[in-house]
Amino acid sequence: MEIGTRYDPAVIEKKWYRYWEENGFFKPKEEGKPFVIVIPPPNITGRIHMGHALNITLQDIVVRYKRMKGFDTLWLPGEDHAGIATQNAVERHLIETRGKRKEDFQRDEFLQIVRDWAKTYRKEIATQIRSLGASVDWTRERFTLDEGLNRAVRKVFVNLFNEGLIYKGKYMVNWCPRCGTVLSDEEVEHEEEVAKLYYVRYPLKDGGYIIVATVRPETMLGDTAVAVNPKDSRYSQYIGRVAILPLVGRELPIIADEYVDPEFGTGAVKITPAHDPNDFEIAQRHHLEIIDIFDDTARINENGGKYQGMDRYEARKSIVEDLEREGFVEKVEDHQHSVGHCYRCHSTVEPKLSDQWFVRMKPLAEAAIKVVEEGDVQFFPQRWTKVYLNWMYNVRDWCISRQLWWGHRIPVWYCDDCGSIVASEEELHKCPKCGGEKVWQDPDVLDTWFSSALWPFSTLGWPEKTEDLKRYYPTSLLVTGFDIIFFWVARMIVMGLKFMGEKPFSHVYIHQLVRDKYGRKMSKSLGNGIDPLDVIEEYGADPMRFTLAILAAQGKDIKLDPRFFESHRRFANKIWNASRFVLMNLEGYERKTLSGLDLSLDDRWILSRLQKVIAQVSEAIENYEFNIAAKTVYDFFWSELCDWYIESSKFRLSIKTERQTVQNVLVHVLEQSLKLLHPFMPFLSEELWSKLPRRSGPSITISPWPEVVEELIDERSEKLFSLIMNAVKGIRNVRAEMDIPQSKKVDAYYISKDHSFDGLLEDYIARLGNVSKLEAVSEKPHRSAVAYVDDFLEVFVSLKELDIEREKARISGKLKKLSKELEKLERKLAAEKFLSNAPEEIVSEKRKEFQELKVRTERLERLLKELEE
RNA sequence: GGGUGCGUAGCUCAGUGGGAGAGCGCUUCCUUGACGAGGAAGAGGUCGCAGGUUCAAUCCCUGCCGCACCCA
Repeated sequence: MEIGTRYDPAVIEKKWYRYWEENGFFKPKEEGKPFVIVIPPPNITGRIHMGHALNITLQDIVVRYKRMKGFDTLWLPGEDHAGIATQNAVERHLIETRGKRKEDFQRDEFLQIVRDWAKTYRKEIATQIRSLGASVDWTRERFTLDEGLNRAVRKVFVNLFNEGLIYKGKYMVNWCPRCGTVLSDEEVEHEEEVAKLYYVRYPLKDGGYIIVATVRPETMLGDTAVAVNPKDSRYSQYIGRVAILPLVGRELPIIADEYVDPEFGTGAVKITPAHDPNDFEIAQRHHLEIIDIFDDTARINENGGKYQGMDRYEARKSIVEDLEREGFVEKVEDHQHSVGHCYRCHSTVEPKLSDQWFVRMKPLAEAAIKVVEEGDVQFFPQRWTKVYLNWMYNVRDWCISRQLWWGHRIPVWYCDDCGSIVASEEELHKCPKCGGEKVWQDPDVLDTWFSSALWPFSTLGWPEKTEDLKRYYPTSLLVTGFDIIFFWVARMIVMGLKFMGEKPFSHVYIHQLVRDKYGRKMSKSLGNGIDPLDVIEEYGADPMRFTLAILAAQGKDIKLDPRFFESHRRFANKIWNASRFVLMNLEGYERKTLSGLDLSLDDRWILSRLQKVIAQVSEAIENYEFNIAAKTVYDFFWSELCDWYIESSKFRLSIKTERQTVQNVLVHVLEQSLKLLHPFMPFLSEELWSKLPRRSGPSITISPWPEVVEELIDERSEKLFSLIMNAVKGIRNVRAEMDIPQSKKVDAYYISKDHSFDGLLEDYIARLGNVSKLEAVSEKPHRSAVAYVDDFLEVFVSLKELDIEREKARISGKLKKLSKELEKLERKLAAEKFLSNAPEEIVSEKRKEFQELKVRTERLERLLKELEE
């Protein structure tokens, strides 16, 4: 068998994905119990990032595990059209490449350009997902804007509209002046900013003035009142009087409203109903005039007089200058407050009064609350349940219209003849009410998340009654980040319950946020992102996946230090070379059943350990404890299989009578280990598995997951072998501290209390400790150093010339450590309270421990004393 | 203002009501035939601080300090 000494990911990762895909291994087998995941569709705006890599890796681990477990496994892939983000990206691209703006194109022309872009990027994203090794079924790939999904969107909209759960109305919304569209509340990110608080004098019509405090003096152009708190005695004589708006001259009533916080500023505030949500509400209560002073790009409009045409920041500067010049500014203070930003372009969001479409959420939320409260949908880790419920309890109506071109067009038509508004799944050319032909479709599109909310069933064919829908809905698991619990998870639950009558998934695993090694969010602006595609190129997809898995401790963010990739590339190399060792030693191999073999102690030990590892890894994956699963395989493979069993096997392979047994155990343990590794390192495990003799089936991907064989669990062998390992470590310690090279054979002696194990001890300790002759004695020979001591076994290494001082120092050092522990135990066992309160089990365990330590201490003390004589 | 999470070795991180762990880094040694991307042996921590609960606390509770995030 030709196999290189080094693991080279580039070579093996290329060939296997195609093999898997071409052979349809990722397609569900359509029999047995289904296990289904729909992928959180990545945006088509560019490359996948480390968050995607983590998200996809964790899903793939579960999916590959379930597939091997025999489930009818479907992992459905796709991409998201990402309305605002994609339109922004294409607009940017057009300006850079053609110097043209969106407005230079017809709507249809522009959409064609975006469709071409989407095609290219969908393909690119798919390639990137493949490079991660994701075992998704590409034959079922979907796009949030494809025809089938559009049908689903139209049907949902029309149904909700007809039920009165979707309505249109003029409300205060979040407007992004850069993107030129309204945003939902969730799409606004609040940040603390330090601003100026301006105290401005508003003269009173009948003399004197009132001082109002504001952080946005430019909005005064739209002021229509001044308000104070009715309980604020300072201002009671002002209520009902009239103020004159500086620079403008408009008369403003002074009103009283509970909303006004007497503690803020002077206790008197200006009211700008068109540009502040609270002011809008006050205006409703007091029937105030509403004056909009901004256009859609947040420039002052015709209502702003001489300031018309200025953007909001220029206007602020100019108005403050004018106010100061005319003596209206009382003072200016620093003031910290929260400012909303667009989650796509980060511009400051402008509160704006606008006619938009909304989903009435309250009635829809009821079922979505119940299903989580009752545990029908479960969050992992559990604490996210509270986050979800909190949001759902206080849910507000969802603004779903967007002033964009790229997206699902709102399926609503307006009739100019009779004025009716009709929602329809089909294109309308005539008014269904009056038959008039002057009908036109709403120009806006829907929030991208509206179509995403339907993803778990629209991808399976809904509203058609497909076989897939019948078989694979509801899905089993959703894996995603906490940042889209509100955007996506919550809305999927709402829509799934509403239109399928059933939850969209049973489990929601909320994974970590990937941060840089300093704990900062990875972002383009910080330039601290680690590109998963670069990592794959440098280290391989398998080591990257393994790294992400082993760091994915539940409930903690991942601080990613690239050194981890290096560590796990080494692990991959270790796996490679261990397999290489096995494959190089297969001459004369014949497959036998384990029960037909004459197993030795090390065989029984590794097989017993393997059973426990199988159980632990399986359980950890079932519980989404990816870090525990990965760590368990890692430790078993490296510290037990490689460090001990393979080392132990080397000698035995040369013994004719043992060779077959060892070969069979090696092949068995390796094969099982590769299977345990497969969900984490699919490429490497497939490559090595394919080289193993007499493997069953065409691919590890569809091979059965290891099952625990109870009969192979052997506590006694585990205990005995661990004694041997400790004795060998003792011998190695003597070597190291007495400057005896590892390669040099030494003589050694032992004293054992139970001679029935003598043969085993002699064999294993001699071989693993590189001892030429291990001889049973009844007393410590002169000129020997103590390697291991307990109440069952003592081991000594023979030294031609014993450096007495050095040996004394060694023993003293060990005694020092022992005495610390011994003291602790002694104190514990002397405490009456401990003896009477602690469980019996613990007490006897401590007693035993104490005895053991005591024996070792006394023995070492005696040995030390002998040296001194 | 309300809420959540985190402070463990020099660094990056696991973990647990009863013996403090890993990787990297560091020290010493080893080119023995799977692997020097390796092997062996070591050094290194008052588990943020202060109380409380408990026979027993790094772990549970309270407060404080520091960091991060979410919501209003």
